[in-house]
Amino acid sequence: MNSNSRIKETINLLIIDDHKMVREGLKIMMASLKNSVHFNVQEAESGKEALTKINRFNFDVAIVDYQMPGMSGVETIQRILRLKPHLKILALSNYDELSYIESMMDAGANGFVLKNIEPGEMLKALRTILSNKIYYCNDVSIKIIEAAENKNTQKVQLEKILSTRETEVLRMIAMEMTNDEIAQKLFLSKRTIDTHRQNLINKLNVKNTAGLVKAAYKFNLIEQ
Amino acid sequence: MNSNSRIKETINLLIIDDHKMVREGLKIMMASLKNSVHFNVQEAESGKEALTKINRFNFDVAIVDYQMPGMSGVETIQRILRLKPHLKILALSNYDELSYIESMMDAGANGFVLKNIEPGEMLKALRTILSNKIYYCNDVSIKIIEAAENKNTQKVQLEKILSTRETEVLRMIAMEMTNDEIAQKLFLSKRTIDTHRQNLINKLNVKNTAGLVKAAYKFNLIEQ
DNA sequence: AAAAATCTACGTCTTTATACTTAATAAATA
DNA sequence: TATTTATTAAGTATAAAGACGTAGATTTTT
Repeated sequence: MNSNSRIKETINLLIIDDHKMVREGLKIMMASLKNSVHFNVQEAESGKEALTKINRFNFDVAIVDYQMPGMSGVETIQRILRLKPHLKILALSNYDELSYIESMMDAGANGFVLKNIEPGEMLKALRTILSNKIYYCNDVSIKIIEAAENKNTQKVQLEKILSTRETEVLRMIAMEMTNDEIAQKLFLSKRTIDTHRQNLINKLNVKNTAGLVKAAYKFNLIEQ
Repeated sequence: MNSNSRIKETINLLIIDDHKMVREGLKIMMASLKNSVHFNVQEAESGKEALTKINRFNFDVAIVDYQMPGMSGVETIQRILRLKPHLKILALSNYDELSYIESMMDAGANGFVLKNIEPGEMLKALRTILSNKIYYCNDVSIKIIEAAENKNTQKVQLEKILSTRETEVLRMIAMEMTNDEIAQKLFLSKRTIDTHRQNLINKLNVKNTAGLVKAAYKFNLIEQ
């Protein structure tokens, strides 16, 4: 049914947004694409109404707004997917807030676009998620990449916590070296490395080697 | 000088591409944006010519093609930045190959766009990188996100290597627990955990606890 | 110049981890 | 059914790590 409708380029779509203006805008957008695809559009102004319609009709995609009174976008997605696990979901939002993106995608959305989206991109987004891929509009994907990169930029703080030598020793511990091996490599006494290791455990507030290695990851002393 | 020209919305641009057609296309694109920005455009058909022009004139941005005979796009970027470390660089390519993206960005590019870019997005890209941010066109950023997600999908292999119990113990080791603590939590003998730990070291081909924790990361048993 | 931090190192003791072997029982697989 | 794998457990050692404290020499900061 789903695949048939896609071959005929018919998309059964449910728009879920509490603002009538947004729903109307989206319907006009879909109508403007009628040369490429035929849309069967229905709308719901709340998560509750959406669930009723989803029980009654067969949709290919649901466009779900993030901000809704009552049942939130996140909860709406979760409950939709409990009813129809294979229904594709495109999250819609005014803002490219990372927390919005993460919560909607974690809830099970297949894509996330902003409301300033153009018709051509909307079509691309819908086709992408219908072919089992993820779609983000550009501002959103740049936000995600930035966030991923920032995660790896907290190593600056490392230098405030650990001394150069301690950092060096920590890196070698994470390379599976024993204190003896580290001492030999650095031409130092094994007891010196003992001390460094102890200080590392205290400074980083961990319990043992496992904690040290996790800290080494956090501070990006280990690649990958 | 750079900032002045930006306030006046004048962008001094160098286009580096071996194909005359591409250079002409870009110049037409810049001309079409003359209502928004005034461009001073120069062009170079090789990395060598680019370096000469960069030595002679002051540019704000260089658009650098990936595929060029002789000096490659990557090498061109590296040598440009050795001369002018603060010059912004927009990488240009026909394909959104991850290896292309990575090599150009590693070389020092501030953004990466495909040749099918529209004038409006080109302006956005240039303004973004001129304000010290990174810009990727959408296909490119989706590629990057996909690659990052695939990195975290190799955990399937874990189940082929380790048993359920071993996986459980490994996770607890990575949580900084000792064998004694693990044993108590699982209502098992400490000697059983000793054995599991030894088997983990052998199966995962690591040397000690540090290696086990790294393996736990590789298999995504640890969040972050 | 004085104070603080870093790097070095040792003593002593306890706890944990690592190495290698054996082995019973249950469960899964061939 | 026979064989392999998983899970459990112990014996016996040695190696390594972890927890205290102390302390001189050097470097950095105030």
